[in-house]
Amino acid sequence: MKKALTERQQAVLDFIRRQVQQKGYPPSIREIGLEFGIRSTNGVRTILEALERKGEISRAPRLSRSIELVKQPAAPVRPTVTRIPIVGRVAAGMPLLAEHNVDGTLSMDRDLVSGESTFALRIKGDSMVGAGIFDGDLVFARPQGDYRRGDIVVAVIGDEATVKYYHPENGNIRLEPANRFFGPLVVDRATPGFYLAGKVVGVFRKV
Amino acid sequence: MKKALTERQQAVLDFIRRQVQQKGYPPSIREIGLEFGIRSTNGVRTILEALERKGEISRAPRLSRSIELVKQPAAPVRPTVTRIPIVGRVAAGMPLLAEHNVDGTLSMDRDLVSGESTFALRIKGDSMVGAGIFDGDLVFARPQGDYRRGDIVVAVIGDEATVKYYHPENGNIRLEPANRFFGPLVVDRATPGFYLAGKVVGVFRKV
DNA sequence: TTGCATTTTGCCCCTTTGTGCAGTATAATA
DNA sequence: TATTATACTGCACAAAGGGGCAAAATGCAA
Repeated sequence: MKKALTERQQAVLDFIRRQVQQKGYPPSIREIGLEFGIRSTNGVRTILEALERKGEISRAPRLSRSIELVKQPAAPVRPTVTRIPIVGRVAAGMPLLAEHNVDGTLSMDRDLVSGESTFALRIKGDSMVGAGIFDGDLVFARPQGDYRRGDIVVAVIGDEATVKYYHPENGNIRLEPANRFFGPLVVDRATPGFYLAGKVVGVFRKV
Repeated sequence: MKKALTERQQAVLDFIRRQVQQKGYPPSIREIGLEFGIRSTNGVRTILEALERKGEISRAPRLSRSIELVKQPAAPVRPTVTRIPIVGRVAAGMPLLAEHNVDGTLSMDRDLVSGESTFALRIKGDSMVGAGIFDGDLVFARPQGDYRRGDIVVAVIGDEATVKYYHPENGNIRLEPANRFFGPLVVDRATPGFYLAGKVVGVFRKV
């Protein structure tokens, strides 16, 4: 599908690109002619028509300077990175990711934390050291449709966010720490102000 | 120096920006008029003159569509991200970061792994679980001038890279695991093919 | 050689577009 | 109150710019 351009056509295309880049608007037919020493507007027009045929540009008839570059020079490579909000405090009753709660954002490689609504949370305390999650670590979590027994989850109770193992048991939820010095926390599923904010999908620690 | 724009001026400026973005060329005076329901070209002209006076645009007299946006809309924010090479295999005798050894790159936020020559390494084995570094984790390490007792380091011995605690002891180096089921590894500093590749500065784990 | 695409000249026409001039209205400011 | 910046209407004009037609030179492939 990609028809080869003649030298002339390529040169003209390059010139148009440069002009758009530099000035912010495309050259007129006569300006192109001037640049290349083409005395007739029709000389330029045949070239532009060829470029249009070959899909390099598109033009609006009778409109001055209406050359559009179809193939952009450097397609801004789609970022391999997502911005992830860091949840700071947790205001009771407000959605976790309300602007009020967000402490900043972080860029993370999509290969490490895939998914859209991932957020980050800084760990306070040692209750999960057994799972390799230490005080001060940054955990990445993502809201889930269903949580499974044994998942490490971010649970919000009032204005407190806590990271624990998830163990549902008839109506209640047991939040189990990974540290034998801590005891489990059992919460009624219907406790006002309680909800599961996400499943932990990653941990980062500065050493 | 930054003169405030009126609502009207701001709207026109936004429209011009949008047009340039979408079509690749600025609108003509009459097109602007059409967009805003201004029947007279002079209505638009006064606005453009104001914008030019306030330094938002610049125009070439008598040239059609010659509006240049002086202040570019979104200065491409300097990236908050570094590319970090992931060291795969370790070829004995070759520099760790030789292309041959590199398995790909990863984008990481500078806030998490500062510094230039940081590299990443995937952990094999459980010898450092006590330090919260598990099999399959990604560790980030940075070459250091001096290593200190107790640092977690990446040591290369021949074609083997290993992550351990660093304990220098009279001429030798003791590489201490963080797992009581493993024993320490004592290496003569001068062993051929042995060197310290870096100090671990971060750990990432997919959960 | 013939045929075809490309590139170019030259001329003319007409639309698009920027500009000039004369005025009106409004709000903010001195 | 007078002044100034802003935001228009309406009209006319000339330059800029796009398009059409006829014709020719060049290079390449069949």
